[in-house]
Amino acid sequence: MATSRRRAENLRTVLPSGKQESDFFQQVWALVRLIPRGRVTSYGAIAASLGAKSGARMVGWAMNSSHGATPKVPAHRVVNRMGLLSGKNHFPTPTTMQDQLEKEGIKIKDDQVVDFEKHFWDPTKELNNH
DNA sequence: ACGCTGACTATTA
DNA sequence: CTAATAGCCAGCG
Repeated sequence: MATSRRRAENLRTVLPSGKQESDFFQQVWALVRLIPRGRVTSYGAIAASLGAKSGARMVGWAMNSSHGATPKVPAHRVVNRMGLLSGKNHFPTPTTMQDQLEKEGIKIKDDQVVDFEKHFWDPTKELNNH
């Protein structure tokens, strides 16, 4: 399809050389799965780690596609840059995301991650210096 | 084929 | 300080 090919072309451009995986989503999923339990990250951080500094929105779209992905993607550990559970509305129930995070030891206050910076997991940093 | 929307972020007023 | 706007890419009507 033209749309699929177009997507692949664009993604190939933003992706680092050597790895022209057209599956931007798959990369996002892989990174999200690397998020340790009790940690959270932001869309921008993931996008930046993949080389797409402006692909924050695409990361969100990837999460949308992560539904049914194998293995399961802990999308509940992905929040916006302010630690706000912007994607809670897209879960089976608006409380699923919060419940999952609280279950991992993360406190949620007013749909916001308490001590977000403290629980923040930087993919680039972890993957670059781990 | 064109335009709008969206799980974002950064900048400017 | 807070509020609004622009930039970004892909999916859908």
